[in-house]
Amino acid sequence: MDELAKALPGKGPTAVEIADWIRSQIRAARLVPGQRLIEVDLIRQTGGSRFKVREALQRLAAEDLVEIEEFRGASVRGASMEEVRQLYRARAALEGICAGDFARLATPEEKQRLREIAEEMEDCVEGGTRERFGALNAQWHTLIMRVTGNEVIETLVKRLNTPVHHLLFETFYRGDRLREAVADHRLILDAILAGDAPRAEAAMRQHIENGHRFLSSLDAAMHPAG
Amino acid sequence: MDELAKALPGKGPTAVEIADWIRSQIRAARLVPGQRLIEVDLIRQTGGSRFKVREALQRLAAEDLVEIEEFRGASVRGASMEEVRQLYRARAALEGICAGDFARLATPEEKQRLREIAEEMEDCVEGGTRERFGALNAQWHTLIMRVTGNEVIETLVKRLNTPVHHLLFETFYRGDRLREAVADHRLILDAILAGDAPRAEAAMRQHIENGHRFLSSLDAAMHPAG
DNA sequence: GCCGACAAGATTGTTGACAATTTTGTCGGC
DNA sequence: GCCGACAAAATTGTCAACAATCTTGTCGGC
Repeated sequence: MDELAKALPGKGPTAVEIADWIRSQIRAARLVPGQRLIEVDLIRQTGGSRFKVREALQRLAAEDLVEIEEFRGASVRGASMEEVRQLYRARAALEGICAGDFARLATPEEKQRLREIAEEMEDCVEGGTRERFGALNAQWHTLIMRVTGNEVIETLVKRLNTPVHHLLFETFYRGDRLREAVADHRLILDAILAGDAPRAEAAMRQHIENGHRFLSSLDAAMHPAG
Repeated sequence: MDELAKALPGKGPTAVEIADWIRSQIRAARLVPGQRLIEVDLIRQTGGSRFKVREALQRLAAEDLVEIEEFRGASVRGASMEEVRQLYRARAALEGICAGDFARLATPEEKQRLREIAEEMEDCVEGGTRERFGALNAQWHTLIMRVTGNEVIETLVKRLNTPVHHLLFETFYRGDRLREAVADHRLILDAILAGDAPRAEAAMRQHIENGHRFLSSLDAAMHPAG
């Protein structure tokens, strides 16, 4: 069904491909924090050899996405709310500086493209699906990071996002939060179109802080006494 | 000599320990970019089994510190000047935000500690060794990142620094650059003591940009024709 | 002397089997 | 019914041997 059925004739999937597959499963919340990753199951699901599966798990452990305990194997590592706070703070710093660079350096065509995506997202608030909104949102943030050609930051942000990605689709993209995000985007876009780098940076940071605050409030609602 | 002679009785070093050892060798420039990491040599030097050595290499590959090619094994990955630029840009964003947080949130005692380290560094410019200066510099930057308890950022910055760490000791901590760094630190400290978060952040970014500029000029001098 | 083909050696990739440990299931005592 | 001890199963850790590939050295032709 959802196996990584590599149609490649002779060879099975490589360790990197297996790691990507596991990562995607985590992002899609088909693997949840705390869940143990049994090697045999992964071998069946991916078609890789045990050796490659173990290599893949080592890579994911280096990313702090899974935890490996002696004789207990790998399990999906969940981020505490404190860690989520730190993740978002780092994202605010990184994406903030990119937003400033974008305002300073982007061509008119790139700015126009950013506006187009933003407008499509606005339409999406009422009529569209959450999946569509999420995809557009990812495009929007990625475009801003790409303009200065900084793949390092892009990679870091993607990695920072992985542990909370499933939360976004489960709880994030709904109701008022969508409208709030769209409003944030408009503020950022205005600053960018005006070529005002500091304001663009501040608005981006605020946007990401808002996202974190929303997530925190949801968590507080779910664990009221704890 | 410099082997990882684990005195632990029965067990050899774990994969994480081997990875740490290799990382330290890279930081100390005993392993240089492009150099191939032969498994047998690593086994001899670390005392680990081949299996664990391979696990360690996978972890380092996940960190983008080494490159693994099919049937050619692992080799130390060197960062291009373009990548170094991106690394420093990311550092500027992350450490900048920490400097601002420090100015806002640090206790008087922590600020005092920061001043003490800065003063010791100033003494070190004339009389001290480069090693001492480097150690103090690391303490100084770490202290600023630690105050908000953001281990995520601290880990990221450390990782970003690894590929250029050896350059610092070979070329960086000498002559005018030391004086320049000390002057930068003073500007940052002044802003922090004044509780001026935006100025502290801007000064920190400038400090890191200066470091990058110096590194670039050295590189340009070494590769004049390009 | 230079160049390509070939062989020998070195190095990495893969597999399977076995050991160590944890987890699960069962049974008897209370 | 609950709890501990014990055994069986499941799972992971480790190792050694072999296969696949790359690298190096050598030889012959020109």
